[in-house]
Amino acid sequence: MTTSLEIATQVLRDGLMRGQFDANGKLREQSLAQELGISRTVVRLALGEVEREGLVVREPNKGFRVRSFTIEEVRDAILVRGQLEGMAARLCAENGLPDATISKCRALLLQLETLLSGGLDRTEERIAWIDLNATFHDVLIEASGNRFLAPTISSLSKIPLVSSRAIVFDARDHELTLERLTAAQTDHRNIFDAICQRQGGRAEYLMQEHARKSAQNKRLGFDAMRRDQQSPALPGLALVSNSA
Amino acid sequence: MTTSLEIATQVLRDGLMRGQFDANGKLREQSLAQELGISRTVVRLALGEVEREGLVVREPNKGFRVRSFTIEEVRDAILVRGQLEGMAARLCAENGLPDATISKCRALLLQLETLLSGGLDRTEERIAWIDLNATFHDVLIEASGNRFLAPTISSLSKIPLVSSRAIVFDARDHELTLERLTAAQTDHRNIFDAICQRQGGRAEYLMQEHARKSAQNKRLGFDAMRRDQQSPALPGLALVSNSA
DNA sequence: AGTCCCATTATTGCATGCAATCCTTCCTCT
DNA sequence: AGAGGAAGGATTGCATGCAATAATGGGACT
Repeated sequence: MTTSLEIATQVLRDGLMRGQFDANGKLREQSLAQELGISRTVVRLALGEVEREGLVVREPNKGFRVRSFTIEEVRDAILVRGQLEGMAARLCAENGLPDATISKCRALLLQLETLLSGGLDRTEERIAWIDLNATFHDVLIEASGNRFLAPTISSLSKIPLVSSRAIVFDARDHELTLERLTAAQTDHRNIFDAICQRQGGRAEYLMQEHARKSAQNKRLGFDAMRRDQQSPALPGLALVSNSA
Repeated sequence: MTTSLEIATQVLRDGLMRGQFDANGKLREQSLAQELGISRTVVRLALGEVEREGLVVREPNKGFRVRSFTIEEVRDAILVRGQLEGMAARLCAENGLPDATISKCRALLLQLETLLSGGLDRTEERIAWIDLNATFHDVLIEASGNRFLAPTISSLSKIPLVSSRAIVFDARDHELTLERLTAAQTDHRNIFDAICQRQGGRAEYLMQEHARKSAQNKRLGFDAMRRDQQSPALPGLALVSNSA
């Protein structure tokens, strides 16, 4: 993260993920350059980056526009992620996990459980839960042994709400959130169990189901949001912690 | 394809896919700019594009290097593609295909069969077979209804030998090639049958198996190539038709 | 001879400037 | 009044130039 380009790209990405630009709005290179204190050349390079990630679209000779995602698109992307994470889980089961990975998973599951039973009242605890959860997923993807699962899933995760880090904490109904996270935790346990018992099909299916629930939760969160405050499409609902 | 950037990107991409740059070699912006008759600025933008596609890697302050892929990486990518195409086939089965799509698939399968039974002696016939085959795959991906399958698979297909268009015609053993393509055609038939009968799991499994065979064929082709002419890694083996 | 260091060259990173294209606004004509 | 079009301004596309960093080569010292 030392070059201007990398910084500019990250700033743009963050802003887009958080919905700080109006949906479908034009992105003028000049003004972005001024805001960021850099030249148009670098802005242009950075826009190319986020274009490839799908956050903006380029119209030749007309510049870049913010891309917005419908809840259906978010759902589609989450299901694709689930399919790939399911593959990862299946491969873990088929190939078997090394002892170090098994220990690592056990530790992660334990920490997740401890945090959850604590009630997750403080923001730091929620962030910690998100981090641990994402790490659990990443460990399995890594342990699958397939070198293209991680980059492909990571590419999908650049879309708002698709990452396994994008967890909706419903401020109005904390009980409901806890219920969902408890279900997620059960999923984790079962997935890990299936992997340890070398049940590839079961591991794959459970992981897909895990993703389906996530997609469903996001739809419900989205619906609730629309009911309450007439929010538009959604470039980034991003309720909690979206970086990485 | 009207702007310099688009042209430059395509030229770079083609060159990389065909292995016209030495594996792991440095790509100097100046010389590329001269060769293409454009400015370094555009070259830099184009290199950014192909970097995101995974064909080159960037080392900060040190420029870009050609990325080469081992046969194992190619295999991994093909299996990921298979997992995603399997998902597409499953969704087709679950949701059912519209009549127009069914007719389209039938026509494609028939044309593929006709070409194959003709022996595929002429190059044009082989290219036609490749096109029809790719179209069949694309139709199912499109018909799946999931808006993120196509872009994700397309992104993987930018890697040499991973695309469903990258078919190895073994010049030494034409019979073997025909045998493999016949097996592929049987797969197509069975996949389509499974979809029509709404057998999602079967369709998914058959499609994955179809990809596994493809990966296996590429490994065999690669091994044969190494035996014969001591070729290095493989940035682009690309024996026949790799564009798109 | 081998190694370390410094100077020179080559290359990248970034900013600026100019031409081409698009968008806006206002005027004209029906 | 509305539609069409032209002129001006705004914005993008591309090229060039300069500063910063890395690669290279030669010389001195061990």
